[in-house]
Amino acid sequence: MKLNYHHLYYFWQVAKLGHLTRTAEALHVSQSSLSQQIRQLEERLGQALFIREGRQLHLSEAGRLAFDYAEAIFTQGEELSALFAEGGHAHREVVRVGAVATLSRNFQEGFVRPLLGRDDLDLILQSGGLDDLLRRLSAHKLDVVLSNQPVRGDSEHPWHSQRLARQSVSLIATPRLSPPPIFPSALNGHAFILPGVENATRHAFDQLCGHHRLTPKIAAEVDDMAMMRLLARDTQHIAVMPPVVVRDELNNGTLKDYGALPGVWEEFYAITIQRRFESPSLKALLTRTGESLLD
Amino acid sequence: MKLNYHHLYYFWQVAKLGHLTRTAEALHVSQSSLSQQIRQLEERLGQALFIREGRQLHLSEAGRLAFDYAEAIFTQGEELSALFAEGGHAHREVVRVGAVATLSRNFQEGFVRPLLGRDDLDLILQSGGLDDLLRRLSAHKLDVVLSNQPVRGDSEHPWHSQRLARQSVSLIATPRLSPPPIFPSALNGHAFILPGVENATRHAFDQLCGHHRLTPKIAAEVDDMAMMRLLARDTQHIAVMPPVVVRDELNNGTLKDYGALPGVWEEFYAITIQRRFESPSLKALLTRTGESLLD
DNA sequence: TAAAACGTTCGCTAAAACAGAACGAAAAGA
DNA sequence: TCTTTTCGTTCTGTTTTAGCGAACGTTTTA
Repeated sequence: MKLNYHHLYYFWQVAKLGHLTRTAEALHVSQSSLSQQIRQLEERLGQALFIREGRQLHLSEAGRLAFDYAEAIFTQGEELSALFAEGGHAHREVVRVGAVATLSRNFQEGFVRPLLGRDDLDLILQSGGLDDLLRRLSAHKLDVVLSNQPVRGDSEHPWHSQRLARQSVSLIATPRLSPPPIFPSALNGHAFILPGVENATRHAFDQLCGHHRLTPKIAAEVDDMAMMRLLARDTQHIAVMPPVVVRDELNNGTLKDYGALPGVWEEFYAITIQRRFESPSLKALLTRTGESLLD
Repeated sequence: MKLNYHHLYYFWQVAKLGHLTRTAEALHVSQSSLSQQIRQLEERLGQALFIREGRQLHLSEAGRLAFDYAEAIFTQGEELSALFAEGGHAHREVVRVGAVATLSRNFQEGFVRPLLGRDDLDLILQSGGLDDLLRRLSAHKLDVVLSNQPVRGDSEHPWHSQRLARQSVSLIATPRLSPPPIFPSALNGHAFILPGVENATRHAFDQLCGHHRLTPKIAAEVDDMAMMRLLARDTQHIAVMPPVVVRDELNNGTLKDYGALPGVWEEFYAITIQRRFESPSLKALLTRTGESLLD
């Protein structure tokens, strides 16, 4: 039982205008042709899409359902047509990267760096929440999503998570702290700036604390790494974060790295949907892993 | 220049499998037919979708673009087919309501109340952020979105906002407060629980304060009305909220209404997209306004 | 009550989708 | 290296589908 998109298109048009005759005029076909093909669609679907009342057409409940789908289907089709119509020119290669908004900017930049110099392709970089980005990935509005946590795919959402890199997470604070906070003793008595509970790094940190029976005071929970950087710089609290984020401050002495936490990592994942024809540029991006992405 | 969805379908299938012959077998058509129709599609679009290298097919950049759209289009088409295939039975009426998560539960319930008793239709009620809900509305996954602020539509997103109701906003706190906080004098010296800055009510409140040159202390900013109710009950601060939210507490004396704020309203909007055939049940919902929605 | 408007049905024609054979080029196998 | 197989393209004739116009039956309008 295959759907006839030609019939569905006519149905859509008639449902939009509400009149068979006017639609026939608009489409430059006879109304008999429209009538017949809509009837064929109804026969194939096994249900009436229109309720005929006298000489007017009303959408049935099934028709309303079909119309919603048709609308979604054909608006996208017209979008596609428009893309090809406007630019008669050849299409440039496009790589569309979604990045979870809280992800390290350094990492994002490191990931797309090989594409920055190239003027034979367009790079689109979008930020957002993970859910939102995954939805766009499924709708083929994105080619890859960068996240700090892996995502389990299923048959309906065939996502594939690949770990690109991971980096240590340190205790970072002003250099004037004395005595210097050394793990694990430092974790009692100081107040900390931590990633939010949603964050996988935070989870690892909490586990570490649990293991050593430590209950650190929490000064702030921050999702955004750029925000955390500012707080680390402008308060006296100890931030738990990857050193890379505050590389500049570490270099110029504004902040000090008091050492990495064992077993706590900030991880970076690329989430894609498997497809037969991958963009060659994207494929090249995904085969790189490790240090080159982080510096 | 109209898109031929039949051709696009064949292209999509071939692009998915990567081989013309195998696709022809799978679809039970000759490969010559496939080949011809894909070529016709390419001619109409004005660009090659496949790059022929020897005897294999690779997607061109334009092909990749077209494939993304085709995937979105035909997965929805198959969804539609499946809906009609599984339930050969007649489709029940469905009303799908999206409500901004922070909206008063009372109002949400008041809105859908006429549908609750009816067993001839299915009611789907989804919560979420406004952006997310609007996206679903545009994709015809929702029939109406309830929001506390209107949305301006444009040609691309033909949203239509209709105000359903509005209610006064009061100062609400524990009854043991003395002296009782009377507007406007009360606004200095007390700490307040306020709606978040995104909220239109908060905006009106801030304007009111600005007009009287008042700068109230803020104890908490809360987006969720249910949350605000809890805070009002469990703290000594004054909450700025519609009395309806805490009706039970007002009745049993746990909280007291210290009077409405002039010109500050909590408003409720229904956002729809204009369509020719509206669900009769939905239409009935939208013609009701005012008090009946709020009690 | 007549006329116009509108959707449906029927028989025919035009256009498309389709199949099969012939062809050529590229892999694969000997 | 020389065959054989595989695979996509092109051409021609056939089948299926879309499309048209006329006749018909309602319903609404005048």
